[in-house]
Amino acid sequence: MRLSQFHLATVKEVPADAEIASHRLMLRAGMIRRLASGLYTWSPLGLRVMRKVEGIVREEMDRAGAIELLMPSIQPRELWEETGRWQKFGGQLLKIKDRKQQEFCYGPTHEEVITDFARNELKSYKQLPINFYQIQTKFRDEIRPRFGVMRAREFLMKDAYSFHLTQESLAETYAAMYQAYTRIFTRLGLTFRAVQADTGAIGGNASHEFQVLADSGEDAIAFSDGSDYAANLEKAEALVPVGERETPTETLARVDTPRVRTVEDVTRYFNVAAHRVIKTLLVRGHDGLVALCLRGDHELNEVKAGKLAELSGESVLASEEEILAAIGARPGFIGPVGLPQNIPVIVDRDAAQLADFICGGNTNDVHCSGANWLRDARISRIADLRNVVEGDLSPDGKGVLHIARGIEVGHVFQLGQKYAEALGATVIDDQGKPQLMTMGCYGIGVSRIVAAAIEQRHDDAGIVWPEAMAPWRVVVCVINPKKDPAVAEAAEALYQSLSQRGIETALDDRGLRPGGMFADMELIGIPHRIVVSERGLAAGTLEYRGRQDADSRAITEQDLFALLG
RNA sequence: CGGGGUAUAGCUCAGUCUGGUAGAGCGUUGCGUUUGGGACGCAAAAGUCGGGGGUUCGAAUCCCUCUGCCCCGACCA
Repeated sequence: MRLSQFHLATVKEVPADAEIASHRLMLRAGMIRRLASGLYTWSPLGLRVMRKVEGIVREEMDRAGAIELLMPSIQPRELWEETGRWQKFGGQLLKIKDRKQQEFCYGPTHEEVITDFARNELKSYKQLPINFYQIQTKFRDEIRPRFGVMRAREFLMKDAYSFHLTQESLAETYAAMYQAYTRIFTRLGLTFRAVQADTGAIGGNASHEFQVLADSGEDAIAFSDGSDYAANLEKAEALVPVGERETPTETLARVDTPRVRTVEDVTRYFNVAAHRVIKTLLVRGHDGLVALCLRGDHELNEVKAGKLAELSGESVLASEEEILAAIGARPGFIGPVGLPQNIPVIVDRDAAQLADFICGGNTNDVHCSGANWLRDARISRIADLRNVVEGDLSPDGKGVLHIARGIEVGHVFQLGQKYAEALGATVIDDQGKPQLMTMGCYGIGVSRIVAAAIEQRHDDAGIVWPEAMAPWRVVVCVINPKKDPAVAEAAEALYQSLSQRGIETALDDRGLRPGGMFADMELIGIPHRIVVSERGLAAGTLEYRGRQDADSRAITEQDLFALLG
């Protein structure tokens, strides 16, 4: 590509509210332009990169036996009514009407459409298993779009849906998709981890997220240093602590603690560590309030809490009014000692080990010290309620957990029969009987990968693309071609011979001064740079510099071809 | 949904408190000089100051209202 014939649109300034590196760099490099909140135009440069990602995804999906199709982005309400998700999906579902007032939504995902397709197309078990995929624009009306295309409302996604007669068949395709994803992210040159994920309300047997590791990631993941265990923080189990509960040595006392509300306040007031404090959260259960007790230095894991039998699927904190009405004290002064009998007290595994702890006194401005389980406070049940922390033992018994941040770029999921059941998707089995199909679904955030890669790979000068994602692998920069026609000719000849070898090459023939040209090429992250100048021509060599090299070096044309393979 | 901020030239922003003919940098256009790390000079084009209403002799500036956008929060007591 001759850059004089392309549309490169780098800019020096970027809005103050572009917070993370990938967002800033994508704007500066001119890869994207914002149209409205969460909506972006992909410029020719940005699109080249996204197409690279798409290409690798497509190749690996095809290799893994999936078949590409394309479904509409707009979907009819009736189909979503069949699965109950027209209501359940919530505010993320963008609903629209046509001129006849018929209702539609812009597809945030395609389970309904593909299952409808499958129930019409698939009649016999002999057609199974089958795995359909598409690369399609989706729209989710995010509460708060941010970080550019990282969390945009409209985004490009590869989604695949597999259909099976048996769970075993599903497990096979699931494993194949897991392998395909591993190949995809490896080929893309990203540092990633496949982590166990919570299967959520849908149930199902297995789910893994593929997380690109980056400090700016919105997800927390836990991984072991002694095995390949890795899980989303929501999912990672906090093991039962070793050893017995300590023996009480103190007597229970009520202490006046005016305005001491938070755990931090309590540690300061009593001069104790946070892990000697019990914090008590009141949540709404099936049947009135439920108390959840945790150590002061631990955080509630809402997914784990939501699964408690006493709760109805999700953990919703009681309001201050509810708490006042039930306990007679404000939040901040709630504790397990002397709670009304009708409130179940569910205690975290670690919290249950404590002795002589401090907790709220269930009276405003009062805390209890020297409190002990059983002697002073009921335990209805002990459960894993907390998020794991750095240094916890790995749930598989090997090694210690570390916490890292990640960007979710892929998700594989064994769906089961939920959608097949709702939409009546059956095939005739070898006994001639209709059987519900079992499904899997597998997503990859194509546009998000572009941002995630930049997040992981950039420096002060700009983007550092992995070779597989770069808009061009090499750029030929021409210095002062007008002064000496031989320079222009040499650059043109090199550009031609690189292109003929199938190496994607950009020729920077825009006529910029060297400084501006170099800065642009570094900003847009081209992995290899060749400078053709009067100087080099005289010496009979080319000047090569890799994107992350400190200096350039002389190289012959033959060595260059060898280097670029 | 709650709180806060913001809206001025193509872009990034000053100017608003204290009302008096609209500003800068970058970019763009023309001419000239330059040409190995974002050059310089001269000239030029470019803004219904987010929309509507009000106060005033006079509003980017004060008041009301609507809208867009951004940030924080939506439970960890």
